[in-house]
Amino acid sequence: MTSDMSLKIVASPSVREMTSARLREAIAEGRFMPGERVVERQLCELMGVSRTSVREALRELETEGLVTVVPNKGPFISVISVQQAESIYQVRAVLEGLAVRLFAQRATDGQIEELSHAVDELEKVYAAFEVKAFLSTKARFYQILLDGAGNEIAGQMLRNIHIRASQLRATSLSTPQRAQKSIGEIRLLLQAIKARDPDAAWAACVKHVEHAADTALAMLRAQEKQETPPLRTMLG
Amino acid sequence: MTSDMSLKIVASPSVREMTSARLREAIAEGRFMPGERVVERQLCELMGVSRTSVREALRELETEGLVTVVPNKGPFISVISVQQAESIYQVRAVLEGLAVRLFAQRATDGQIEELSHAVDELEKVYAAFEVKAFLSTKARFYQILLDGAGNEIAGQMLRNIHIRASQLRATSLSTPQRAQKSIGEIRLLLQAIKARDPDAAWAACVKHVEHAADTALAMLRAQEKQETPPLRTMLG
DNA sequence: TCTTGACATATTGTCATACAATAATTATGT
DNA sequence: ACATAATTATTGTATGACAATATGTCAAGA
Repeated sequence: MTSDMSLKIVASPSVREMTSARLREAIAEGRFMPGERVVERQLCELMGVSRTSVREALRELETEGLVTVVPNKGPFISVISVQQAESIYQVRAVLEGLAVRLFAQRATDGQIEELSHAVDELEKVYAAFEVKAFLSTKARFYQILLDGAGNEIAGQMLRNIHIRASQLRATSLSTPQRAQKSIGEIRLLLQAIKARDPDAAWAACVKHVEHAADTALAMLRAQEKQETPPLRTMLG
Repeated sequence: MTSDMSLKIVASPSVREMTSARLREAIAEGRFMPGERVVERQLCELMGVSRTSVREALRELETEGLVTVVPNKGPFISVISVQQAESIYQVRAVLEGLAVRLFAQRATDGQIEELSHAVDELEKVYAAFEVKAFLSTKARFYQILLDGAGNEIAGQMLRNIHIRASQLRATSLSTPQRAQKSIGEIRLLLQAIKARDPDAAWAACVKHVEHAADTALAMLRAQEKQETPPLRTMLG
């Protein structure tokens, strides 16, 4: 059981928080296409909030890099170039490596147990292709990992990185055979953590991310070749 | 010379951009104390802009972690706990390590030359204690480094990390004897870069950050001991 | 047919204003 | 001195306005 017996009163989320949260979700799930234009008024009607709130929410997403605002043209869903995708995976490797290393050192036995369960669940949803269930389970896995790592800053940055990676996966659909290997790698990582071996955990994590990067980048590159017809052909 | 012969028209920065930029500066320079309350209307008058713009700027800073917004109370300058400071330096180590590794691999000879000059200048301003000059020179150094590394995502995150570290240094003033060692370590790093040795550069960088962390954290801990009188004494 | 310019429309960026909800402060009664 | 009520300050959100900029249309001219 996750301990949930705190008495803390949680303030109901503000309109703006809900707005930015839902937009974030929508982008992660690929419900907006990269490069798609976003018109403020339309979002207002769509979500039933004022332009004030929408704009503030968009500012958050802009800072997070999920949205790109072109001066006097407004917000667009950020498109991730191959080079940026490479960068994202590089950053993810070092940050996630740090996180698992810390987790292996600091996490309580209970947290390790929780993580283990999360991996089991992850394996289940990995097979059944359902974007929403997949994302929420993965979020739970990382929640536990980042909590146990106890590095708030890295956690925040990783959450951002994961959303961007989700977006990538959502648009360039991921391959089922990759899923198999992926779970295997995660189990390896889990093993190192259970053995309280930070270095091994780190190595397993970095390898895992690198593999994920390889397949994702390969697909992206193949995709880009097709999608972007050489400029020359358009000029005559 | 930095090539500057592009014909690109740069749009003049918007009101909001200027607002957030100036606030960011002010926080980095320590002109707001951590924990200090920030009242929106006052900022409006202070900067001569509307509340709309101020709030959007504050949203950016909040997402960057420089400002913490308490529901229904409004924005405060974030206070950095010792634990958060540790986290910041851990993250800085891995991200900066990544950056210098990439720089050693990818940077052009010209960029290495530029970086070398930047280090020279850094040495000059290190001696003369002037917050503003120091920060701008350091910013230039990192600008070159991050440009040459060619990882946009890491660059963005590091810029954020550096601002927070600056804030730390600005409040808990840094020691002059540390400055000496610091420059030495940076020269070592530079040497490894010139030798195009990514691993050595990485090692030098990580060591440098760890040393900086050690002194900063030591001061922070000492400071915290004094500043926070045990709660017991206030209750009788 | 292609360019140019004029005009019409849509959208953004910014401001001003309003007001309920909440928090902080002060005054008041016991 | 302490609890309670009244007052004030500030936030969170919505609305309306409008100049500046970008986009789209269309007719005139080369």
